[in-house]
Amino acid sequence: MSFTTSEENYIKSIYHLQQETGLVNTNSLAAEMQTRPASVTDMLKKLKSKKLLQYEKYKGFKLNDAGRKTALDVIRKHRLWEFFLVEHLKFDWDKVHPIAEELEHISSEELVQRLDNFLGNPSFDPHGDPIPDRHGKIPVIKQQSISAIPVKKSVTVSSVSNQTAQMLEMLKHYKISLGTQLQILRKFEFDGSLEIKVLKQSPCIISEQVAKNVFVHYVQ
Amino acid sequence: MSFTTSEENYIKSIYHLQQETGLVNTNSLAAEMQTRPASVTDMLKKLKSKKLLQYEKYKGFKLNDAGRKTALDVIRKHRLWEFFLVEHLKFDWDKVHPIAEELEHISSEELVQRLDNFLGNPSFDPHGDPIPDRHGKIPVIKQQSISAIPVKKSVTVSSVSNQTAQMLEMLKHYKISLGTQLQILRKFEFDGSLEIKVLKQSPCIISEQVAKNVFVHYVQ
DNA sequence: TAATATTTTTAGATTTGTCTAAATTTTATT
DNA sequence: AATAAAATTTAGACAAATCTAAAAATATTA
Repeated sequence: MSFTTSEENYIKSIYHLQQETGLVNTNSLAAEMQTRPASVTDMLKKLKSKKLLQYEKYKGFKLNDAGRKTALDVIRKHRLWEFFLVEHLKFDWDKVHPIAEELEHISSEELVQRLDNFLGNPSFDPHGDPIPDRHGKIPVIKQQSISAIPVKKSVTVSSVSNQTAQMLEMLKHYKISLGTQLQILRKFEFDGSLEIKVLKQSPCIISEQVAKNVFVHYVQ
Repeated sequence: MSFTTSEENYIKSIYHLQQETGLVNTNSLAAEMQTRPASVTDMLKKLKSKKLLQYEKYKGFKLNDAGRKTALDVIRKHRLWEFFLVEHLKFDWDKVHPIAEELEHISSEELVQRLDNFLGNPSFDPHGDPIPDRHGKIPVIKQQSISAIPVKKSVTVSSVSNQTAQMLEMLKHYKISLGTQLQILRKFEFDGSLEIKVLKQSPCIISEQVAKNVFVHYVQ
């Protein structure tokens, strides 16, 4: 079974939304896809007829096993290409997303498998997001939001849950990227902001909002 | 100016056809694109309105400067990706064409430039075809069809002008690929076939039709 | 619970790229 | 030069993916 670029994009968005909410509704998918609710309804019918979706009119929807596998295939390709772009072509990690959005729709299975091997079968992409394997299995790592880490412990940044351009730009400013080591110097109760020390940088303050979206693990 | 995948494919085909015939006609483009003459006419109008084409109804057509530059951009991407697939992902050279057909439509300029640098700015793709540089300049190499080479001279295969799957499969059988060294042992006047000796292989006979499409240069 | 607001779907239109069948133009042939 | 053949274009249709506007269903609230 093969899918159009548009179908794959819908499937991927549904996957991400249902990770958070279980059932997905028309308006939120329309917002995510930057399209109109009527267009979403049209595509839902199509995806249902292709047996990728559990969908009852007016009742919300979610991917079934086949849909989830399809989503994970696309996500796998996206993250492998991001890895390639950053590690081999030396792109900044905050520039690769739109290019990977195109590359993820290239269809050759063999290409993906060879790319995976060429890259050394990485488990995480440059944003710290896990790369599903060819069977759709997702690696897990024990990680916590930086806001949950006690003062003085050294941690390594392992992922960022909000990946808007605005957020990535902000992190770039703070010189925080994947693999960056830092520790928390002080927590301000007033607004939840944190004073942190990024390795080789002067101390700085990040807002609670930023902190909540930066995930870390303890330094091994 | 940006183009759809379909537009780019038409432009590329027109480019290749006009290399041989100067002016291109509707039927031959339809044959090349595996589509109907009526569809070609529709697209010609579109390409003309986008100022990529010299085209008069019923009189044939060819690309103008802008069209040629667009074609060379797509060809450049195609050949760079083929180089990547063969040199880094270790694909057989006769398997990469359909994948490069997809990759050539990825739009990022920066991607192409970084890929070019990553690959070491190659001048020829794995089929021996020249890779245009970012300004559309095409490298040249002194090469001749193997049928024009005298007996006993050692030559290196530098390109193949007929790149159908059938031809590439045939060359694979003969263990002839880009860079292969060989010499002509004997020429049969009867049908123009050649007895050749491929380095490390036993002598074999290739038809005139094959010979005409294999281009070589003298060993340095 | 009845009225109102929100969400979702339907109906019908639009764009892109394709098609078939028919009409037109050009080319070849008698 | 007239006719036949071939090439090309036009006219009108269709599928995919989108849209707007209106209708229908569901949810909220007074």
